[in-house]
Amino acid sequence: MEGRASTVDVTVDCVVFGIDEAHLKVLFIERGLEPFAGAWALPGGFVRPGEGLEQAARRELSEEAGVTELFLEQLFTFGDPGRDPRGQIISVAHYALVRLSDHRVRAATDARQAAWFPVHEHPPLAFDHEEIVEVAYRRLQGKVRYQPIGFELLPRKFTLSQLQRLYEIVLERSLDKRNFRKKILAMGLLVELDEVERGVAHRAARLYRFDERRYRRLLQRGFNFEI
Amino acid sequence: MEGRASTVDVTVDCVVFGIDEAHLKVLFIERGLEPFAGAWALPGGFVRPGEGLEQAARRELSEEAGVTELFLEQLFTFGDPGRDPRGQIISVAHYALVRLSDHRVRAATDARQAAWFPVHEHPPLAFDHEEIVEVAYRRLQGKVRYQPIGFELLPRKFTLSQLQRLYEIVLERSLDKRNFRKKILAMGLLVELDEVERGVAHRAARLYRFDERRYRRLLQRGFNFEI
DNA sequence: TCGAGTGAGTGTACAGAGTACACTGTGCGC
DNA sequence: GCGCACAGTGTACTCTGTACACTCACTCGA
Repeated sequence: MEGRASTVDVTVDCVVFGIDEAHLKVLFIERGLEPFAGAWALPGGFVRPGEGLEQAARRELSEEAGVTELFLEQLFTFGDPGRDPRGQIISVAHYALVRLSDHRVRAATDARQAAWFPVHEHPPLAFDHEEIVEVAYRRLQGKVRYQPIGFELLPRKFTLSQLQRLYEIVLERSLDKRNFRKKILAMGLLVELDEVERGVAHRAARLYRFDERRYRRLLQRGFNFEI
Repeated sequence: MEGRASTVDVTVDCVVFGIDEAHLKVLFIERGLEPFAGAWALPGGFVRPGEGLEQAARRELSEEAGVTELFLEQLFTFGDPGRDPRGQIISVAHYALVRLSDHRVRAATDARQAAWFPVHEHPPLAFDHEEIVEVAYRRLQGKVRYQPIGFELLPRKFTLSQLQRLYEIVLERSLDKRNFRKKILAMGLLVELDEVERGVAHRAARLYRFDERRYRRLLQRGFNFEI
């Protein structure tokens, strides 16, 4: 009937997304230990006693890649028997979004390397991490369209072109410039700043920031974000 | 660094939804054992050695409530420390949809009672199951609008009014009859049967069934279901 | 300083989808 | 045969999505 079954262990793994001018990238760690020593894998590790799942994910990210204070959400729990050669180990996978510009990823303290790879061009991965990345990417593509999480990937001040490029890269299709601007500005969630971008070899574009406060107020009145 | 931490146990819990003429209902089990003996709780239990998560969820549903062959999907994993007085136990929650008409829920073999309660009027629940039901209900409300999962709650042959009532109950708002029919029929996913409902004291309504095959074909061509 | 290059910024016309709305028809039961 | 209850049906308007091209501002190099 109902007995304790302590043969299952619990890990968290994180799919951390970042974006540069041309690519959506994911953060991987080179494993130092068996199994899969030397292979690339998602940052993650075992949940510790007394620790919550999100807490464990944030700790692992901080320890292994030096990234803190980022958008992070639970993704899915992978528990197929056989997914880990060490035994029955389930992974509560999370996905996270960081501003590549802010977060210089440092090498992990224990000399394991951390590196960014384009989501479609990464080395073979340990465990079922390939599948986890797939699921995370589909979730991101779905969620970015009806929740304003894309801003988590951009610098706090950004141009409309950067924002458009973000959506084009994540959704993998091109968008019409005028329609995109019309729609995003009509939502009233962007604040036009008294500042323009710098260091570009052409007319400098206006900078904007996302109005978080306003978004939360609109949410309560039943507002629906949608790109 | 990376050591085994076998202090965490893993359970699965299921939020099973069913619908009758007027209410969306959830299936609960009266607990026979401590903790929370005598309280109502979601059907669920510990994952067994060698068992996958969905597999464990289906087994528990079959054992505790006699329901089999139903729509079932992973929902979220709850792992706050302290959510279970027995120690660190995470719950991989699932949600499921059944046709109340088909599934007579039998009492569980071990004499614990199983019963349906309206989603908004159930007794106090054990553990954090209140929160799990909340999350499941929000997921259902979101998902029912852009995936044809509502049909899992209806008999295989149904009238358009039944279908409309389903959406009205789940979404908690009324829909316009003509617009609803126009939209749902325009999708071309319903097959009109040569049959009408029986035993009603008024003109009998036409019966339809959902065309699963057709839906899958349309999906591949980029079709988007939406109510 | 002037010309070339690069991306910023802007409006309109059309098509399609969503929405609001009310009456007649049919079958049953009394 | 009459009343009740729900089945079934179409149109007009509004709003949203989409397609589409040129001028302007700024920098850099010759």
